[in-house]
Amino acid sequence: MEDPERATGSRQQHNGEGEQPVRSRWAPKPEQILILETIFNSGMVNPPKDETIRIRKLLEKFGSVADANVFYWFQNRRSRSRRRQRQVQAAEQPPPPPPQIHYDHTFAPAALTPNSISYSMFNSASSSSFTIDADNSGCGFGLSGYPGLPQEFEQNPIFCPAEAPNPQIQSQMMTVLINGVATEVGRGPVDIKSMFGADVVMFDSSGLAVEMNEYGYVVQGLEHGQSYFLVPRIP
Amino acid sequence: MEDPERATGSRQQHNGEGEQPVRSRWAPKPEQILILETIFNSGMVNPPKDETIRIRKLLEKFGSVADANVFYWFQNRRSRSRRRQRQVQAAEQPPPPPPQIHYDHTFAPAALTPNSISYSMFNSASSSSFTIDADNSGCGFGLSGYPGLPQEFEQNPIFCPAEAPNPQIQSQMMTVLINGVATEVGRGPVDIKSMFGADVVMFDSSGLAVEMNEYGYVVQGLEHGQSYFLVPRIP
DNA sequence: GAGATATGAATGAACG
DNA sequence: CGTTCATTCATATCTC
Repeated sequence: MEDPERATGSRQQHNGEGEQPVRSRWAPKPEQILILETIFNSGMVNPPKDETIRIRKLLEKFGSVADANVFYWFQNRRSRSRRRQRQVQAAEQPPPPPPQIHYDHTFAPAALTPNSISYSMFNSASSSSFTIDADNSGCGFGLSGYPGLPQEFEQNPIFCPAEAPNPQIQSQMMTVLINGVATEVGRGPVDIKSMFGADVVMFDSSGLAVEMNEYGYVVQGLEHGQSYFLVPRIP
Repeated sequence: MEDPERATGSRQQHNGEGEQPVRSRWAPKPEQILILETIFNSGMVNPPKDETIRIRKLLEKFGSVADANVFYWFQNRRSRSRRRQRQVQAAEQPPPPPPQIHYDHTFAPAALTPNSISYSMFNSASSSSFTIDADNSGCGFGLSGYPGLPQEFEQNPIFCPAEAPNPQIQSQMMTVLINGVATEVGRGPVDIKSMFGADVVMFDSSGLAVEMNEYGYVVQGLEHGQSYFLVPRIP
């Protein structure tokens, strides 16, 4: 239950008041790290922005992630890789140890080791793009793939999150955004009162108050996928 | 244009061995940040050189700082603010792609802290720069200083900007719906915190949290005629 | 549960 | 101005 859809992290908060905005930060899934490492090791250490977007879309198959997260990841990866290299380089002069491969702690699947990969096509904005409604078809990632990327990530249906994971629940429940938070509610009349108390008013995204009867039920039900807002009733 | 005369800090110093524990770069104090943010939010996003010097002198009351630091601060602030805006806009502009359901099961925006975010990416250019255009002299802000700046900072006539403020925040007003209530707000950065307190989160009608910086300013301003929703922050 | 570490996020200082 | 780098802050994870 964590997923900064906006890559927000707060640094210093010199808050005058006692507030604590602490927000969880993005925690990349193992599959996502695998993908990122693979791309990085394939030679694309500094993807241009259009490429960043594509990468983000790829990663999103495994959990939501923002462009900013991808950007930060590559920036940090580059920076720390450079730094480590510098440190290793400076820490020794006399003994030229064998060209250490320097596996990265996090992920070093043998299958990933980028040998004999001609990376060249990348830095040249090859994006044929995805503009049109990101991969409409079941699961084809809009992109042709990166060298070294396991085949599984390309099209294996396993990694294609089904749009309707639970058909059974599907028919009775729906998802709406309430104050920006995805919320499962049943179809039909919704008992706002018992969910949120009596002292709230609900608006739809147009700013119109949602009608409730005296029992706190939304009369006509809500609409799947829509945004609603609950605000305290002004007495 | 103006090149800072070397503040403290060098780009590339591979400190091989003898790490020097000296602080290499300027670390603005909270009070200094407050001043800078206030000036920036007041519309002076690109102070000319002489104004930069005055700002520096103001800041020096709270710690040593060079003109270059001020210059860099505004340059970065401007750059990142614009980039942020671009990013937000790009994410909201293509609104009507096919009614693809696309409900993210991993959805939990957590309308939490709207602290400032920023990252380098996405160019685009153009964007009418806030270039100076002298016109209203006498402190068009109505005060002898920048709006929102605490009294203690307002002792100099410094805060009589010699240049016109950001056209965006010109004394024009616009109307938005807040929780269904028509509300007049100024164009440009809106100080939500002082209007409604610090413990609220604002959403636009799409359910996205409106970004505010740590001072409670809506970064990119609101849009005339749109509906917004203020809800209590969930601690 | 205090230190050590890894790493996401932010930002000052440049570079091109 | 957009982009990049180096540094720093902040938090999650691990260890003893």
